[in-house]
Amino acid sequence: MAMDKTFDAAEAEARLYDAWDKAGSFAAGANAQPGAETFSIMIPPPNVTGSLHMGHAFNNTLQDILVRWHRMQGHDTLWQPGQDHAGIATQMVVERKLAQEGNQGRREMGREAFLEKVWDWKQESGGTIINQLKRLGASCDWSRNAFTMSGAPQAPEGEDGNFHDAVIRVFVDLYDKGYIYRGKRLVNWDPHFETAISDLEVENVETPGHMWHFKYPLAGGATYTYVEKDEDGNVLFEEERDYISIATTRPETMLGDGAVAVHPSDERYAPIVGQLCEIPVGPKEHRRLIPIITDEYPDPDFGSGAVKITGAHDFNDYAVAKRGDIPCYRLMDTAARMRDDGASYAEAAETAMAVAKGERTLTEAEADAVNLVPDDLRGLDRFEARKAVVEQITGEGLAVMVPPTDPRLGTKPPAAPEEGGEPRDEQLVPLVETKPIMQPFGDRSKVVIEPMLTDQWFVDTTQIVGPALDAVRDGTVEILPERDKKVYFHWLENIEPWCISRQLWWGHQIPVWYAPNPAGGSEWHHVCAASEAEALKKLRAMWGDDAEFRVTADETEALELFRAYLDNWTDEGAIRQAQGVKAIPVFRDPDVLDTWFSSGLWPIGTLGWPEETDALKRYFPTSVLITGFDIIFFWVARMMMMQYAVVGERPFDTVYVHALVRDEKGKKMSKSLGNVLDPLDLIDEYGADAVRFTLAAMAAMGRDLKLSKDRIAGYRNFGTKLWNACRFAEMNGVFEGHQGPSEAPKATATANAWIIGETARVREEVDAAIGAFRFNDAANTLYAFVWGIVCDWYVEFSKPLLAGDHEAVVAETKATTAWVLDRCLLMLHPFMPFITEELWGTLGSRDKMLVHGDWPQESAADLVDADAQREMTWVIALIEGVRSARAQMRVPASLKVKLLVSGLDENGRRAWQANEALITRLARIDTLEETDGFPKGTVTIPVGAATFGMPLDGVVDVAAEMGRLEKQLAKLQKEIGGLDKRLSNPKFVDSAPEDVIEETRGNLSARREEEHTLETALARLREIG
RNA sequence: GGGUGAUUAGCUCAGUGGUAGAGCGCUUCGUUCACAUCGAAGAUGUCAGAGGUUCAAAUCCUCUAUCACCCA
Repeated sequence: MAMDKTFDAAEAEARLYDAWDKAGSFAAGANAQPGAETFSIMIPPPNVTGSLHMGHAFNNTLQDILVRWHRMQGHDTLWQPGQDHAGIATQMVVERKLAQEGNQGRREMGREAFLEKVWDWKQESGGTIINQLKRLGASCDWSRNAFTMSGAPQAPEGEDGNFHDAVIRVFVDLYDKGYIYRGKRLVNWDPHFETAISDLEVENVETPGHMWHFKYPLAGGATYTYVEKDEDGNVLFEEERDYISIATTRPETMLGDGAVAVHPSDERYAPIVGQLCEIPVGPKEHRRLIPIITDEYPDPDFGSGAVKITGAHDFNDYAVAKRGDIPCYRLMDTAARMRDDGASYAEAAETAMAVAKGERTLTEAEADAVNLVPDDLRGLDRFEARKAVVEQITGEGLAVMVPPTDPRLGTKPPAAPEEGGEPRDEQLVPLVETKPIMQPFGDRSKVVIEPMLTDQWFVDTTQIVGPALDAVRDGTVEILPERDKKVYFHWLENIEPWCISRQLWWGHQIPVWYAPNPAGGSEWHHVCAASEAEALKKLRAMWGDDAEFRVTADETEALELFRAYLDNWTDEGAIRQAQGVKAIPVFRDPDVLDTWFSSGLWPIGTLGWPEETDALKRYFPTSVLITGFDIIFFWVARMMMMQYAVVGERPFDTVYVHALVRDEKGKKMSKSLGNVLDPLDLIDEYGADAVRFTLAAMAAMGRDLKLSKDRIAGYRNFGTKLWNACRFAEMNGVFEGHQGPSEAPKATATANAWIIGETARVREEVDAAIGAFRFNDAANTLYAFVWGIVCDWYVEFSKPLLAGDHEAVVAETKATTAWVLDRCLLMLHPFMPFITEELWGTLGSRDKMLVHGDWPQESAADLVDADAQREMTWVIALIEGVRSARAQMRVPASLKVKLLVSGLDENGRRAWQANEALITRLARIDTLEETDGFPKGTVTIPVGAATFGMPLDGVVDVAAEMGRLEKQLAKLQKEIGGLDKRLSNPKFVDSAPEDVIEETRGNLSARREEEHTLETALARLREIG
């Protein structure tokens, strides 16, 4: 049956994928030769609720190329797929869905019911991304599909697995080793989701904002002389002040100020350092005083040079507060509303005053209990509170005032009276600068992140970062491209503690239980254990064997229980077991772990750790990790730290970091810009092979790729080209009885010998390129070979050979064509799996599918025939020369011309004789005749030593021909000039390597020969002209 | 402010010291039986600018300009 003219991707892709899948072609170790080396890749787990975007398509195409390449080489190959549970994103999706469906909210339905809903959603939507990856052709071992929440306590049937156990075990292990601790620290707080998030989940965006300037009056009406000097010490400005001027973008946080800081070198404020000043907001009668301190942090050249220190709501201030032992007063609740809890403002302010005066100190917990929000602002949203604070301060006259013409106001000053404007009102206005400020936004919630002092769990990364750094430094782990090493080092060398607790429900609940401390104290005592039973065992060890515990749902319930029994307790400096049998309240930490904590265990967790599985032994450490640059910190660095901390081994040998897929204008694809190209739409339109090939061809290391549909269409056409070359072969019976793969045929025809050598050379290039992760080089080499060499030349050469009467030549040409096309299919398969598999199955009868085809091994050294190569180069030059001359002289394409030649040397003569049929066919030549001199009106074509001529019997336009030749000559002479200059430079001859000099000499003499031919031809034309 | 990178044909980009390249687009011609998702031929460059190193620089170094990204 005749083949169609094009490949029907829409019809074939699902069918082919299904065939691979059914045959178990992607299973770990499929097609492995006995004793083969292993090759393993862990997929960067996509979010379970996610769908395939262009970045995934790119990332997974590259992985699939490597995996298919290794599998075809007979290596023991594993591509491990899976998804992560994406705590915050998934919880967000499910909450939104519940709201849309008019269900109860998360809090109303409670934790357990909510988690059930999340699992429902996971089971409903979790397969989406898998099916999308399959459409891309990803050859993952789906039977091993992993999930970072598998085996969790609430997991429904079919979601069993080791991951939960692994995560919990690692937490306990790291805790026991002292790498995990609980602490009250300033963290990024997302007020929408009401959880801590990582600094990596914060996007800093420049946003229009304001900078307010306020006066903090000195305590007790003190004054000082404020002096400003220029660089040379000349006094510019001097006045008596009873305040210090502070600039802030966040006036609402003034309520929690613990100090005002100036740089130690700042002479302007030296007289008042150590004094107290007043926060200019809050009820007058309880206005708080705070000290003026020195710290390196304030920049004397920025603003007034004085900075207010609000340790509980700013990261820089927090550092200053820690250094200067300044109390941190939290002002907001978990939704970033101004606090409405605790004692009255009057009481709180009094406490704070005592601290400022050094009369008392506060523990962290005590400081946290102090609510310094004035009663009238309590419960307000932080942005409303800001407005109110500004109004109050300005109303009281404590804003810094400037004339309305002050350029810092950013408004166009009104025209001066002398310029015809209204008479100037001399009234001053508050100094409020309008300027862009960097604001942190949650990357999921898109709300402004609030730095917040809260109790969280941290990994003490400084303790585990060492091996992760060493491994890359000493080359144990390779990161490509090179410069991403710098990014990696920079981040790890300045590593911050990793906040791993999240105030979410969807995730691995932290395996820590709290109970009263038998030794007394106001804080809960905690134990870390892999299970509740073990936790209770540990508690029992402290409380005694007869202790009875009651596990409560949460801290509130535990407190109630505790209080109810307090009366029965005796406190003799320590809390003691109550008289009679009373249960001791125990509750589990409600928080869950950062998703990246579990993703950090991906390499070992997916292989069954903590079990010593066969897969773990075979495939760990993994071979390659392919990932985007945007998660070097999130994931790569953490996997490195965690694998070393947990199993003391590198997670992978090589990390290949790829760049971003952008739209064709170079813009980052984003939903809000509407420039997103959906890979599935593209696959529908052009086929998966075209999309994959495009991505591979554009994957120059470390460069962003700008994707345009034209490019994809181009590679779709490439597939069609390949298809039709095969169709041609099929029509000519090339594949009749063909079984391939086979040894390279023994070729007698030069064209056959030549293409066999070219194929071997390309195979080496492709292998070298893929081996070095130069996917674009591999793709482009194949493109140029298949289209530019096989289709453009070899297929054309083969036509006269196949049509000839010489049976042996016909048979040899068929065998060669089949062999070459087989190799095209084999080498293209990792890039274009579908069309190549379809062709493979259509042509010849095969004993196995192409997915398990034997990757070619031929070497150029064995198969390149230098004589054949030289001869075919000569033939191609002749054909191109004739075609070019014909086109420029406007010889009709259909006209067969007579060709003359002079100066044909032995090689040329042999080349002509051996290839006459194909030359005359491709150049449309009637006959060749040797001659000593060309007649008038002959167009000249130099090829090697020979000069060919096309007699056009006077039709030739002498001027046009002269123009054509002169242009060629000019180009040639430019080259000759350059070569000659180099060779006549004695320094070049002395210092350049021998082979370079040889090559240059060879080039020069060849050019000179050609120059001579052209000059002769021109001279002849001049005679006519 | 700190860091990283980019600047090569109309567009998108390869090109790690030795004759400047590809794809797309453009121009002209062509439906001869693999392919019009095609074929043939052609035009197009101060390799951002200025210095330097070298026999030799798009390539290495320095500075400048512009742009992008990451981190504050």
